[in-house]
Amino acid sequence: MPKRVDHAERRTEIAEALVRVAGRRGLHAVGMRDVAAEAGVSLRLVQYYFETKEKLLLYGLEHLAGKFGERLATRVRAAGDGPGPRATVEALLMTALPTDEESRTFHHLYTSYAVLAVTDRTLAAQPFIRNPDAAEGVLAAVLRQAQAADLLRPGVDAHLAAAGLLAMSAGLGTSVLVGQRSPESAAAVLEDQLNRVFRAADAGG
Amino acid sequence: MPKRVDHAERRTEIAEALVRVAGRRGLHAVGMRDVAAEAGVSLRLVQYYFETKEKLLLYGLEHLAGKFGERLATRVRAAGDGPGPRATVEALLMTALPTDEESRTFHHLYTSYAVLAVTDRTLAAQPFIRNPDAAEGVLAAVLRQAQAADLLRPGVDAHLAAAGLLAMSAGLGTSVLVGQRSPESAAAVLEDQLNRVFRAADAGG
DNA sequence: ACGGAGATGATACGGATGTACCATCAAGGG
DNA sequence: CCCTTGATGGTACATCCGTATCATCTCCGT
Repeated sequence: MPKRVDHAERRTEIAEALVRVAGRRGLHAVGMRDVAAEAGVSLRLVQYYFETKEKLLLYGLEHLAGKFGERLATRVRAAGDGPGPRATVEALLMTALPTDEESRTFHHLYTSYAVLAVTDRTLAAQPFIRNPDAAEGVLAAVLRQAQAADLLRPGVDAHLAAAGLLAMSAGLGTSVLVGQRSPESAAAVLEDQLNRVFRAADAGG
Repeated sequence: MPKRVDHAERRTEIAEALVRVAGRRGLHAVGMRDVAAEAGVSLRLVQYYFETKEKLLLYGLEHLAGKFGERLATRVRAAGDGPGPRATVEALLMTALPTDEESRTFHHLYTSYAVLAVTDRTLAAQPFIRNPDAAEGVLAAVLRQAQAADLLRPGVDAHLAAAGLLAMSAGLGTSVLVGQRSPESAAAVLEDQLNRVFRAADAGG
């Protein structure tokens, strides 16, 4: 047998090249040749590891979602050791905002994929349903927990509030992405919303 | 002179053809030939009235935003004659949800344009900034008015609340668009949020 | 009525794109 | 040792897209 190569690793490298170049020039403008150049391999190689462009895009989306999920989980875990549920929720929502370049790219590409998914049923079957639903479940659980600790304002429905927060965060993210709103302003809107869901702080640091 | 044609009208027809076909197959998949076929004219004609594709897209965006603005204004005006500020706000936000085919198309294409605007500065200079800011202003004004009439919960910042509502509505719209959430569920989330902003109803019908 | 300008049609062109095909290289097992 | 098989490279091919070019038709002013 010849030189043995770790396919999974190679696919990851290429997928990350896709993400980089798509983040720079837009997903609509990226071709296999661009991905190959960005990854420093030949066009043939991209074909070799992903037979078709559709499969490349699919894998790229998966990879992107995975990376972001990790990032989010890390931040939430870090905040989880902290003051309380509100901090956790804040960490979750603020991380979802496109502040640095990495999260900007995520928002940009995720929105691009979402737009494609509207007309492409192969893409529509992908994690657009699963991931945000999972996030909503997690957030709702945290809110219910906070509710049990009497940290929420009366009459709050955890599930509805969670959905609302996530939707607001996503909407704000888009605004920030297109330059319509500053990250700080978006954070302020989110903060204001959290004040509508959580009781007024008393023992907070 | 030969047959004189109303250029503005013709441009509108072609722009609407663009919107239709892009709504069906996605903006990324639409070419000048598709627009021409949809409008029932020759490719040359599309070139004649819009010299370049970029100009066609620009005009299409303008037209789309204009149409939707009208639709929104109509619904809001209709609600304005009704019970009160909350009904107005509800009309505004519910209209922004992609319920029927027209608003679905609007959301789909507007998001597509937004994605393009991230990397295309010519597109970014377009009404992405102006329109939503205007909507935010209008909504904030209505909320301030409601606040003056003591219809809001205490401590509500009209401007922040307006921004939040709009962002939430946009986020929910995207969810509905990609099939992640039903229009009814989105409406419920919005309703819940309005209950957090407005006082509990008392004199409502 | 006729000339000219505006409106429209047909089609060519250069470039880019996704994919397919053919060749080559490298390593490990018989 | 060499032959198989996986990993590459190079490149051709068909297609599509936006744009440009050339030609034609139509109708109004004079």
